[in-house]
This record gives sequence, structure tokens and C-alpha cells, in this order.
Amino acid sequence: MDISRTHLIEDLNSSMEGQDVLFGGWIVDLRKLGKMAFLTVRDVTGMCQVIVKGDSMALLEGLNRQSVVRISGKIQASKAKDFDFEVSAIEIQILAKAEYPLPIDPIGRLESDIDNRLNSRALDMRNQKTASIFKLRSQVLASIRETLIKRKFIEINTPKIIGSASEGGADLFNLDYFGKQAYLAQSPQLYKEQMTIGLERVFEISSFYRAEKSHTGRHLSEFTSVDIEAAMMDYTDVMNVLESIVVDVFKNTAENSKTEQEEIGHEIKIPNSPFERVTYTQALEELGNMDIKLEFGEDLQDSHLRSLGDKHPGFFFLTDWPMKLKPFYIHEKDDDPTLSRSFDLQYGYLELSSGGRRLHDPEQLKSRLKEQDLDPSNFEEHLKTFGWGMPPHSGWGMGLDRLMTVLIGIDNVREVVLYPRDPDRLKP
RNA sequence: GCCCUUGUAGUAUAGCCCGGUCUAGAAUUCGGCCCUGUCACGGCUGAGACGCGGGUUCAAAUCCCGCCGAGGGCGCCA
Repeated sequence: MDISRTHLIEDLNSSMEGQDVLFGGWIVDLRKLGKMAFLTVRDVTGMCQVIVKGDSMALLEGLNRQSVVRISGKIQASKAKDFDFEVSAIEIQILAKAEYPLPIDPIGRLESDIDNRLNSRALDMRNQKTASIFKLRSQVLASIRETLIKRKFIEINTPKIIGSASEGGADLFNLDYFGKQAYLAQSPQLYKEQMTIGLERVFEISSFYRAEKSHTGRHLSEFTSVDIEAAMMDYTDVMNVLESIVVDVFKNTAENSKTEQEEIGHEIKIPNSPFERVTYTQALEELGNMDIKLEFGEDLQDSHLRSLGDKHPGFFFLTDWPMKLKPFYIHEKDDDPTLSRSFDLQYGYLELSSGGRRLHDPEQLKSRLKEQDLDPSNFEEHLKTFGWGMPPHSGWGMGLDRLMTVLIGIDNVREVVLYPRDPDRLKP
């Protein structure tokens, strides 16, 4: 069966009047008016109207909505409201028939609820609102890569199957690895740090896994993280990298996704930069002024972040956290060793990223591990690399899915992930 | 782990609070008939649902209990 096409729908235009074209797509709408009929056909590039009349009416036999067709026809002027040309059908070939009933209505006139849409996610991609979200996500990924590569970062891929659950913190997923205990990686942290030895500036965009039974609109068991690590950069330097990535993402998508923004009903606004920088100590003061009393060294709970977010509604950095709240590899400040060279990037209350300067001296790392009740012998593979000339370095990890929710103005990460995994959802 | 909300045709909903009028309504989708410029086409017509189990009651979509499913929040989340 020949399935080739001469044109994508976006290639068709009114100046081609009289020309024969051959294109494909799925049937969005089918309106029969006695001895003539109108079809609207969509491919990924656009939508056009096809008209059938006279003897050609027999071509409609067996045709229904959402089925995939290949149409040959002639371009002609149209009297339609939304099209300045149309295709008069000569041949309609049904390539794949859509069954009835379909589990959701992909036209989007009646918006199906998220559970039904996720259960039928592939079909949901025919909904232009959903498709637009994932076209935007692709643009975002391209923009991030462009910004990082321009700054001499090299893209790497670290293992997701790891042998030791050494870092503490979030729970890991267990995995049987040929009879050995293995885990799914929760972060590329140790590997990306090691890579600064020879590649200096690295980044990874990949899925990571956390076995937390979180039920919120911003947590998933499998999420996409953008991670960077850079030699000879301090935490303020990588904050600047992060800021320019975010601003570039907003600039690029604001300019290059007019259609998508219309489909999702959200205008992307470029944030002001530089982003405000608030230290942990200042944050405690601000909270104190709102009658929320916290001792130095206490972690900021979600409710505290919501209060801070009310005061700083856009992007802002929360910097210089107490050392005791940070993981073992974070570097202290020179002037106050109780404070760390660390930061979170917030969007209002939402934490998008966290990062900082890392320790690069193996002896310091070992003593920090002991302070945090971790056993240095579990980190031998990692620590040995620090004896090979480990440059001072800094980095961060950012939740891509969360950035996407901010970009398109929604509050559930499930909307921006194709097949989300959470404690209650493992399929499809 | 805790709390709140919710489950009616394929989809999205009305009805539930206050039991009887529900033979469960309107929309859309789907089938049939009519229609040569529709554009959410229109007209006529037909098909299609109360998550499962138990209880209360003369009577349950409606009230109660259990189970299952879903949505959301808190906590957890180096």
C-alpha cells in the first residue's frame, strides 16, 4: 500500500489553486449535507477543509471521525469562514479506521477529565490543547540545550541503575539486578560531579526516580530533571547560568509558539531579570514580620514557602541556607561556616531547582559524611575520584516538569508529562 | 501515613442536600431518513447510564455502612 504524500497540510495554500495534491491525516469533522459533504482533516502541521460532491459522494463510504486517511484532490478557492482554500476530493483512502466508541473526545469540545485523558494519552494527543503542551515541552528542551551548549556544557548520560543507596534522603526504588540489590537513581549528583574532572562543564536531561508517597500536583515518582555541574564556577556563577536558561526558555517560547499559546489559552510572559535574591536569614526576618517565628537552622515548610511566595510572586533565589539543612557535598561559606554556598530557585512557593558549590577536598568530604552519620566506606568509588585532581565545582538540578507548569500556567505536573508515574498510577 | 471531595450513557453533565413527580432530563457522540456551501450545519427519528455489595424504608440515583475507582490537600520529598 502506498502511504506517501506530496504535501503536509501546512504546505498547502490558496496560490496552489488547480494543483493536484496528495496528503494525509486524521478526520476531525465530517459534515454531510445530502449530495455534498465537508471534511476537516488534520495532520501535525495543520488543518484543512476537504469538499466532496457529486459522483465522489461514494468516497465517504465507511468514513468516520478520527480515522486516518490519505486524500488526493485539487486545490480550489473556498467560501469557508476559516479557510481561504479547500481541497476537492478525487480519491479518499482509509488507512486506519477509528473504532467507536472512543474513550475520550479528542475534539476538545467537551473536555474529558484528566484520569480519562491519561488512560487514553495517545488519543489525547489529537486534542490540540494537549498536543500544544508537548510541542512547547519540546521547544523548552531545545532551548535549554541551546543555552547550555553555547556556554560550553557537554551533554552526558549517567546510569539510572545504581548499586548503592548511599545518599540518604528520599526513598529509592529497589530493583533485583541479577540477584543483587540495585536501585533506581534519584539524581545524577555523584556522577555529574565526577565528570567535571575531564569534561569540566556537563549537563544531563533525564528521568529520575523517588519512592515517596507524595500526593500533590507537583510530585511524581518518575520526573525529568535538568542537571548541570561546572568546574571553576562558584554557586553564584551557576545561578546566573540557571537564570539565563529560564529567561531564554520564556523568550524562545513566547516568540515561537503563538499557536500553542492560543490553544492552551495562556500567554507566556517573559520574566524580569535579574531574579531577586533573598538569603535564608532574610527569609526568616520576612517570615518574622508576618508573625511566623522560626529559629535559625529550621527548614522552611511548605506553608512558610507559601507565605514567602505571596511576598515574592515570581522567580526568586533563596540563598545561603544553613549547612545543617544541606547534603554532605555542599560547601560552606568562607565568612560563616554555619552557612552554605547554596540556593533554591523558587517560583512563588514552588521549588524549581536547588544547587550550590560542592566540596572538592576529599578529607573535608569524609568528615562531612561522618558528621551526617553516613559511612565513608559506602562512598569509596566516589571519593577516590576526588584524589585525582578534582576541580572546585558547582551545579544544580531543576525539575523540568515543574518549570513546564510555570511556563504554561497550570498547577498539575501530570498535564505536562506524557505518562505520569505517581504512587497510584503505573499504567498506561 | 492523615484529611477533604467525588463516582449517573462513549464523553461531559442535570437530578441527590429535602426519598415517591425518574418510565432518570438536556448536550455531544453513534445509527437511520431528509438536505448542494457547511463551518459547534440543520430537520425528523432511534439507541445508549445511576461503580460494586449490603442496610434502612411501603418506596433508594437520592439516606447509612463496607469495598473499589477517581480528584485534591497535608505530611514526606539530600
